[in-house]
Amino acid sequence: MKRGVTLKDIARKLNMSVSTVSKALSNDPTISLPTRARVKKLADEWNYIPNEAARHFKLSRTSTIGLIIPDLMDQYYALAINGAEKVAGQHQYNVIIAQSHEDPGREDEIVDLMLRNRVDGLLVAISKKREDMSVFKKTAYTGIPVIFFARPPKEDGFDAVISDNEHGAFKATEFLIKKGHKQIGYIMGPESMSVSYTRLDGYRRALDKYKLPYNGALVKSVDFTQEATFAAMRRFMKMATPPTAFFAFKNYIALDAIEYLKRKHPALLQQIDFAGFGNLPLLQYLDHKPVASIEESSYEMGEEAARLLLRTIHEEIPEEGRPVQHIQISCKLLVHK
Amino acid sequence: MKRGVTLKDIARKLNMSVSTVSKALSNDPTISLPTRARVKKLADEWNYIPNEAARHFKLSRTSTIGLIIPDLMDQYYALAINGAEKVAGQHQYNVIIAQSHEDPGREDEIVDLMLRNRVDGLLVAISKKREDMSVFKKTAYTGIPVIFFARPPKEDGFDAVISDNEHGAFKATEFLIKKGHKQIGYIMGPESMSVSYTRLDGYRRALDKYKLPYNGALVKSVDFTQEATFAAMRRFMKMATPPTAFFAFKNYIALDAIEYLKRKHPALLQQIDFAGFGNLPLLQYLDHKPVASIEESSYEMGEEAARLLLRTIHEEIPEEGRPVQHIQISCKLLVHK
DNA sequence: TCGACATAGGCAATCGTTTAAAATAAGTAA
DNA sequence: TTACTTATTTTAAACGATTGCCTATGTCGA
Repeated sequence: MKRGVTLKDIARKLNMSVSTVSKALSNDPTISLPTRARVKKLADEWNYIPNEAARHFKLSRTSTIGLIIPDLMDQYYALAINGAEKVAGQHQYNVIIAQSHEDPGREDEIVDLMLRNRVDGLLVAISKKREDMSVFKKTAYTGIPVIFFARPPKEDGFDAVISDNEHGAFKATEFLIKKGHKQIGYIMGPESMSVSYTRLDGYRRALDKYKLPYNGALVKSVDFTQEATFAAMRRFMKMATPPTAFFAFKNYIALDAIEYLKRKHPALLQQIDFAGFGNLPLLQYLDHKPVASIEESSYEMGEEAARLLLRTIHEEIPEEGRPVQHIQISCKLLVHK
Repeated sequence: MKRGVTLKDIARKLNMSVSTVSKALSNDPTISLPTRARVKKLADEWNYIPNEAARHFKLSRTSTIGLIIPDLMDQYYALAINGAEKVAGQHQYNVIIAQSHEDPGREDEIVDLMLRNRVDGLLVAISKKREDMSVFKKTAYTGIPVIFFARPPKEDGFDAVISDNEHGAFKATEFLIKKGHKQIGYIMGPESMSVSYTRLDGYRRALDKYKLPYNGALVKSVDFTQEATFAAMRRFMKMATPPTAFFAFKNYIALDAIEYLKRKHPALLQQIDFAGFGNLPLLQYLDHKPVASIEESSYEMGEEAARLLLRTIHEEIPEEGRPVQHIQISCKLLVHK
């Protein structure tokens, strides 16, 4: 492989010093215009490509932020990435992306990799199963700021940008109540995710507000498999007075629940309402779908998270005492069709 | 920000030279075991994080490959990334990802950025509108191998890994023919994409094989907007004998076409068959969908592309004369429900 | 006792770029 | 002519890690 052209090569050819060439290329005003022009011309002809590794090394700054998400296949995160990239780009920062695939071990490795690469900061949507936050504490200790987004850590004391899940759940539940439902089930997410409980709070607050009793039997936690949702629905529908509406932790769960009804109680399909959370691709092509869902603006969340991170990076370090940052992104209720 | 711990810090503390520390950490057998242990212990205690920028610089090798795709929101590419990452990981390579958002200008910038960062190779699904391949020629000239995937460049002479689009289209069309259809429309993709024509070839070959006449009026090109598909369908359905089945360039187009029928010709919905291309999320929740689609294994494509790239990177440069590599990933016909 | 040899570790150059400080050249005013 | 500016360019050190080669010390056999 041919070695690339370096500043030295250009300097030698033009009979000038390396520093002159370096300065000329970065448009340093102390270099005369004709010289700058000569240098740029040759650099162009010779197809000079600056060696970023060398620059990063010398400057001990990479202008790069690391972004860690569970899974790229989830468009929710893909959209958040776009938001973060936009903001980062506006500040001449690059973004490097890695997926944990929900594996905390892999996540640790990624953090390590990113620290070795000297990212200036980290944006993280942590994996579902993470319990031990020590990696991130260590990271913060090294002076690399970390902003969590989408998935807040269970422990607090960390900066985070998340949807206003409580209020979103409130709005979804309220919508169902206003539609006349009195018996509303909550198909809750995994107990290992704190968001499951945050949404439970919103659900309860809505019931409270409209003087409906809270009934623990109307809340069933599922993981994200279809089987789990089917099982939960089976138990729901066996109740003496089954719910007439469901608030689902996310739209995919709502779809599975609807699927269950399609198969087992097709007659009820038209009467039972669902409200879900999150995005729902192909919405317009679905014939049976939740009547409403809570849209999380993940693009905006990505933007906001990147903004907070960049602010933190450039902030004067207040030598401890900087308050923990929490930003909530409000959710929109979207009524379908 | 605290400066990170360096080899020098460790060396000073332990009263040894930097090189000893370096060698100890990389398990060099010329360093005695007790010394290695002492070094590792302190490195661990002090939370030493190697500076990759410095290593890359020194080694003039980054063990990183760049991956450029149009859009992360497209799960087709997200899956290809997973495949590529898997293979790269097996060879201790990292992958950096960037999106062109179908903008050739942005794509140029990304290539430049990646070259500056001295990636060892490039994996590219080029943007729809790219005409000028000079950036990639220049890249190849610098000795950085480029493998195209998913979207082959129109020009040839470039290494590429793509689905066997011709055969996929053949299989889809054949499926419709075997179902008894004699009048089959092809809702073709944008004329700017060479794949549109490759699939046309497969469509024609199937017609030929079953002695059906080819009729240019049964082929209409659309971009990916719903309006375009609606317009095409309108023209199709106005024909004296409209098609009784359609082969769609991709499933999303098929869904739009179905949507058109739902709205304008609901009576025909059951009689007209569709076959599409590519992935189709939420398949099981759709009540009206293509009867069959051609599954492209984008995961496998990502794997294969990464494999070819790594092979090319490590290959002895045969000083011109290396034949252009073309790998086709076969497609599966998937009958729905 | 001496040389040969193995073992463990140190020396020093190097990668490409940036940048503060010094050097040089070219005016300019006294 | 001299000293002082100002404009332009060079010098040289630094960033952190790697690695081929050299050195010091010890061991062993003859």
